[in-house]
Amino acid sequence: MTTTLEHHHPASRLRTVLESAAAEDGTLPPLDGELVRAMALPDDLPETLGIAEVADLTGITAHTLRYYERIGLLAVARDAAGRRTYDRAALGRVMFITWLRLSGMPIASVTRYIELVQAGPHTSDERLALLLAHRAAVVSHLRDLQAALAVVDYKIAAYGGTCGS
Amino acid sequence: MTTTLEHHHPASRLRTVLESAAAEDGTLPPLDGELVRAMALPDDLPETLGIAEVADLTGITAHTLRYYERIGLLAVARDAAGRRTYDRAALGRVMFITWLRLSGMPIASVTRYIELVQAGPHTSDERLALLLAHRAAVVSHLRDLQAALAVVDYKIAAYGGTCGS
DNA sequence: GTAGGTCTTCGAGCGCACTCGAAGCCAGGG
DNA sequence: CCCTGGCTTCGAGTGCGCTCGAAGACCTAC
Repeated sequence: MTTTLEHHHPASRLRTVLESAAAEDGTLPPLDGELVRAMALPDDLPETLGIAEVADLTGITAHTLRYYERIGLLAVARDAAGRRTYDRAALGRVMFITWLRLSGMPIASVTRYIELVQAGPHTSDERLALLLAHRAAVVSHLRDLQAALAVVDYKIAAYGGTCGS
Repeated sequence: MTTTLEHHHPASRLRTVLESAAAEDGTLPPLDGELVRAMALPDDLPETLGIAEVADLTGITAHTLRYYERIGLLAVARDAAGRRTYDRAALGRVMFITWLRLSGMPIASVTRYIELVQAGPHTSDERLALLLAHRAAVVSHLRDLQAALAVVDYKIAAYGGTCGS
């Protein structure tokens, strides 16, 4: 019990590729690596981007991007004037973080993961374990949602009949 | 997932939903144990239950049940001593609320729905609209989750290779 | 009669994830 | 030269959904 649908908006940008590949009924075809790579990045990006551009691309507000950086979730380079400059790798990190957040991973866990990446390749076991554990949580959540959706559908179908609750 | 809605009362439907959902994948973290209890109602229920029994059956804590009542989400009868007594209908309401919450509906919307039910049958149009809107939100959330899962899976599969983020 | 457990109310506190606002710096245009 | 507009920092505020604790009522067992 703790699912909020309210911040969908970050997903919207990232999801455009998926939507173009989605079937009419809203079901999503199973994603393979190619599709994931396809939604990764447009090719005509400048070398570095400002915070507003990243915000625009990812759907994460500039405020939130700064917040992420403040809590140590994200390191970003600066230009001579002290402004944040996101290169391609940084943008990729933002997008990956967004996916993790979107899949319901708590910020603390995302931070942990990022720390492990920073720490070097010898942490790959723990990283993988973290991802696998999270995967199980996501699958479980998916299952809950599908069940709940079935209940809602049942209720919808029951309209016209009596509906005590 | 959606099909053949029998004209039985919700509890039996919930059980079948659980079974079909549980058959899909083996893993279930602790939160899902509570979910299971929420769905699998024993048939030999007493006429009325105390708050602890409802908490036990639904996985909602007594504290939260009282909270729900405080905010007007749930009306519950009392016995002579002032204790809450949940009859079968009340239990059904608790379970339905649980499903709505689980599907990510904000408490405010659940409250609105319950108010509409209370208001009488002439509100069924608005109720249905609310449910349909919520259904769309759930489907959208499901799609996000599936996409995010694919990204995570992609990352998992990429382990052993280089993983920049 | 008293100890223990379960219930009651009420209000306050917490954790998470933002979200906002104020005050100031800095580059470019008119 | 100054104005505008976007960036910076920092701290504080917001909203949601619980979650907890204190103080007291009441039933049951011993």
